Amino acid sequence: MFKRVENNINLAKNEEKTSLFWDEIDAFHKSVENRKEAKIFRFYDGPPFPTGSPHYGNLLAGVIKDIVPRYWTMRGFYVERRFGWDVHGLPIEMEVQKELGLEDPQQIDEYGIGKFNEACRSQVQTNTENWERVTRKIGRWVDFENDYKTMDLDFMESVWWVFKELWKNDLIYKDYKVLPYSWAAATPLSNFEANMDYRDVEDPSIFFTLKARANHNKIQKNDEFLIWTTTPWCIPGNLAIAIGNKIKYSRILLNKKHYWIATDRLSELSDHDYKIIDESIGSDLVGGEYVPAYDEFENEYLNGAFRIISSDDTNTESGSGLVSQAPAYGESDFYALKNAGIDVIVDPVTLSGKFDSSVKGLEDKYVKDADKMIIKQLDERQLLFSKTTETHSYPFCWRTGEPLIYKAIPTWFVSVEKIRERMVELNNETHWVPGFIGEKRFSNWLANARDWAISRNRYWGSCIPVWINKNDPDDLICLGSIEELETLSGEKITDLHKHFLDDVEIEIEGKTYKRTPEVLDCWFESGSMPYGQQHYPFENKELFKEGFPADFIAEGLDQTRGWFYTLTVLSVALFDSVAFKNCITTGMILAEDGRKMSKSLKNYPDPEDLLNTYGGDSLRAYLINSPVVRGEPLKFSEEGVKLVTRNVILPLWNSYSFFSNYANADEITLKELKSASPVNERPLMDQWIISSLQSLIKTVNEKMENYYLYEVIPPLMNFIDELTNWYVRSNRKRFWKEKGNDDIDKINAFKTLHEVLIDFSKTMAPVLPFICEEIFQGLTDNTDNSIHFENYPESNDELINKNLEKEMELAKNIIKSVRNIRLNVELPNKQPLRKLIIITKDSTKIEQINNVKEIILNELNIKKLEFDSDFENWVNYECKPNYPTLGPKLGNKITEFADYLSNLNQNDIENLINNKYIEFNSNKIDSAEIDIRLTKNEEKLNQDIINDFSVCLDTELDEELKMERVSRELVSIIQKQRKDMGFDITDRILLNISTQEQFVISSIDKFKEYILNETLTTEFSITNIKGSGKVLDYFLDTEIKQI
RNA sequence: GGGCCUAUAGCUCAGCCUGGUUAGAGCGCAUCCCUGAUAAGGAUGAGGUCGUUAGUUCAAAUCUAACUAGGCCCA
Repeated sequence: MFKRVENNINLAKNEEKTSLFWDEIDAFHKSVENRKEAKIFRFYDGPPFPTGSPHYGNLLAGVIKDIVPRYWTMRGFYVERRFGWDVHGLPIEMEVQKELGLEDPQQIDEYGIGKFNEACRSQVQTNTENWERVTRKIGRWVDFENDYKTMDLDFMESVWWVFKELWKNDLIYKDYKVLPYSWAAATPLSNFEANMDYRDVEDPSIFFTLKARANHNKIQKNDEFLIWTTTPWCIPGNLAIAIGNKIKYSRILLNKKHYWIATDRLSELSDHDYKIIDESIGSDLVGGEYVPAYDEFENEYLNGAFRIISSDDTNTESGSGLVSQAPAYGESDFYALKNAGIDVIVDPVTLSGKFDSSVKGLEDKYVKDADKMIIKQLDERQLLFSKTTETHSYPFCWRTGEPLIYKAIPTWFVSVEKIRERMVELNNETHWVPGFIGEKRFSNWLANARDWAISRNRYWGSCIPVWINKNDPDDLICLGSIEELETLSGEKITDLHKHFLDDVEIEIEGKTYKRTPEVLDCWFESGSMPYGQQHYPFENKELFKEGFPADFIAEGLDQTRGWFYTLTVLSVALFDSVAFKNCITTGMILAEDGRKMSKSLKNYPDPEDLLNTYGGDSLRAYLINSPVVRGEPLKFSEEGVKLVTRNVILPLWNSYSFFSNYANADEITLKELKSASPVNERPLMDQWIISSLQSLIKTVNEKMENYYLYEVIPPLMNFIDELTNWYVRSNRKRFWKEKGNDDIDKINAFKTLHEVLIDFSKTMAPVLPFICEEIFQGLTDNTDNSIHFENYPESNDELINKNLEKEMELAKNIIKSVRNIRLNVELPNKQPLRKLIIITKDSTKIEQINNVKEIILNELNIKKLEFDSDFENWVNYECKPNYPTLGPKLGNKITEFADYLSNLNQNDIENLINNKYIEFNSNKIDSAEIDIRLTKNEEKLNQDIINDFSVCLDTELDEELKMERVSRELVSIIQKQRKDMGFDITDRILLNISTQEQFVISSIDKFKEYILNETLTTEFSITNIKGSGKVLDYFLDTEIKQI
């Protein structure tokens, strides 16, 4: 016996029940372990930061990372799914800082790095709980116990190994990097942080001059270079002047002095009386030498400083076209000097933002306060040309509220530029979905990759495993394992976090080494995850090799510069290999209003609330059917989730509950279903739905194998529509039949629906894991076997009957068209009609239609079907060239030919059809290359054209038809009554009809058996009183009672 | 400033790769039908200068270029 289920379903509650069932039988682990001996399909989980609760973007990634592994598991692969956590880095540190009330690194130092880091560690644990709960609700199967965290000792040791491999390959170096720097917090900030607080401020805006040291091309000794700046405090760090190679410069005479300025910027001098003496292109100025404003670093002249260099960043939109270059305080300055081959940097500013003692008179001054002093000093040295102030937008430290400066910070780099060509090359081996992400976006990103700054001056992270000789900063030792450190330091190492390592010193040959203080960028760890999660190469060497590169990963578009990139850099550098073979990239999920989802705006529904209303399956289906799986943005809409529920989940459920209700009512058993006929002996409808399902399975496998998830839902929806609105609806009577009357037909119907529901559930199980499981459980008699242990269906070509699918399509078209005619002639489907005429000459079509004749007649409530081949009585022809095939052949003659065709008369066309060709400009044109269309030859309401044939409905009514109509109306109202009164579908009833209408009485007399059968009436009577209700134009009442 | 993506019905999107003369679907709206599986289902209708401009072509939503607007990422 089958479990009887309600048609009303509380999706979230049912899903929770299914989850409990999975817990009970340990379904997830078993589904994986069942395939232990099978071939490995390696999936890498991209590690999220466990801050707060997961948002829709995380859920989406989770859904995709569930669907694909479930699919490949069912396809017979061993698919390990370990959850990954990216637990290091700024987000966690910030959360903890906030909680502990620590504002900046100094306060962290005072609080104690050890205590701080331990606080970070426990914060991670708290946050992961939310994730587990929501992950369960979306039905993602992933291993939280055997997870990996980037703070695990094993993981961190592998990170060291990765670092050392790079080191050995000469891909690690140390250099300065100009970063946004908060002197108040004594820490560099990320660009992201620097963007958080821009304010409009008033700063000095000055023009100052630097004197030429010697003649150079058109430059004369003592000429003055006119330079504009809004940050005078950078002038002591000045080491060069940048010009634009292609910019034109003028040498002018003003107040008896000679100045250089960009010709386009002469407008700056409109208040002055000047004369242009000479002109030069920028490139000819390059190499010119000048006397610095401050002589403290004059020695650097010997190292190439105080020259004019060129920079692409120079423009003539403001200033003078000559730009002061202080490499310690500007990123573009830094690179401009590098490109000019000047490897010099001076930085008289301390980490607290004050000048050190190297610049006379500025000692201990905050840089911003020093501005005034510097302007005064320039004036004294006769280098100040003019001064005003200017309001502009300037970044501030979001925590301390003090202005940021840019400052060169010693930083560790990976030489990505050395391997970028190889990365681009290898990237072609990865299959990207959608393709443009990999072929365009990611490929471009790789081609323009810059060396990667991997160190952070922070606390909670993996440590850079480099120890520095206390007496010789160039003497470095890189370690790659705990063992190495233990051997060299003689200490037992149990943890690799900063607070455990900072005091661990190494002594070799009397030299003492101390660790460099920086930690690694947490992105470095994300890219190390293939090795870290396996503790490679310290353990699992074989396991790792079997599963590298990954078969599949999935993340959002933003990871092109994040995880996708870091994985690629490290795998190419270490193994000369891609890190993943298939990658699904998702777009951004926006709020319904098209803006970013924002907690403060509350412009999106809470994910957990939504899951509690519609369930995980609905959300899954909605997400993977959306543009987001094609890498485009999705405007998330709750209404959309509701629609998917309505169009996919509920109809599927209803088909199942239909089966379960009637199977129950009839006490059908699994054993009985075994007595069904072989498929090819079942009714056409059964063969057809099975064929459709097999075709669907074929399509879904193709799409899934290629990771085109977004092409799975549309054919699925189409099938659900065919199943519910076509197969079930038009076969209801077969399920409904009394036992003992054509039992095999009924068993066949049940068997077919049973088979289809099971196979369909298996097909959809990866996408809709909950509802498919429930249906599977309800339809089978096993107790501890999950649908997700099953093998995925593969299409059986023998069951696919394309002809039958075509015939059914034909039937559907005819039915649709005739229903439309009934609407026009106002004869509802309940009114039986004598005949339907099909007008066609095509013998194949006649045969096809004849095959599905019964279906058409039943569905349309028509007694018989006739064919008529006398076209002239019904239709006219119209001809047009078939453009796709004839266009290329006829070229520009096609317009002429179209004219020619439109002027043909009916006889000509008749001949064309019979001859199968036509002459045009001495060309023989095949009739297959001409589109012949039909039109009605007179306007008849009861006729319709369907492509190349026509249908006509006989609308004549006779007494008998009218009586039958009455009987149908009666059945309809009695059924409604049964339902309203809450009778069970199997309840037998007593029926009394009160009426004095003679026509009704005759109708009942004639169709009594039909009426009683349909309504399960076992006792029937007619009472001769006038009814108060009305059916059609007749007064009558029906009264029913349960027996 | 650069790279990539997007622009089609009131709304959400197919179609574009591979050009073909009637541009589709869902929601919403209007009218109607059906209902003993269905928080349903079905039918009909209104609703489009396919972002703009130019080009290629017998033929452009589709290919090319420029532009405009929006998004993501990077400077």
